[in-house]
Amino acid sequence: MAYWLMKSEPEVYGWEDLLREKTGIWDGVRNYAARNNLRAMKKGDEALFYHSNAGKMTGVVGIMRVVGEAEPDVTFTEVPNVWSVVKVAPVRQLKRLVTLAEIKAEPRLKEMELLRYGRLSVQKVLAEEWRIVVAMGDKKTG
DNA sequence: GCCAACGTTGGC
DNA sequence: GCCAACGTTGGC
Repeated sequence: MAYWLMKSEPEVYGWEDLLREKTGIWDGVRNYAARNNLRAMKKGDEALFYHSNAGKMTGVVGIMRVVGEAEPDVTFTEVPNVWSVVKVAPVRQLKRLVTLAEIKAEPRLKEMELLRYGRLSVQKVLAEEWRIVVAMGDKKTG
């Protein structure tokens, strides 16, 4: 099973929206590197839901699962349609937000794509990085 | 709102 | 194929 991190601006589509919908279509990706990651996702993979562009609230809020593999993005209407979506469902919310500032401050996370290639909206996360971020989010403090 | 770090487009 | 100009993302 692989791990991922997927960004969305909460004002556009946030964790709360995914909770309400139960199953979300991750559409609107318009970057080839991000799209290739979408296409590499398999059912059962897990992804961190990251709120981007959210001021102090920027960071990882929850865990979701890939429940449907890549399909054409119908929000793109040109031919050929080169963009893809996946289906995701919430697994659980972390006990608290893991902010970008904390991730930056954690030496074991300094190789994360989130820090190395900040603008990529769909990223791969190593199992080790996953474990660390989730542990941070499940601790009440620190 | 600014701007760095990209990615994309198009002239040549 | 190169690269300048432009557009976008997203942190601050």
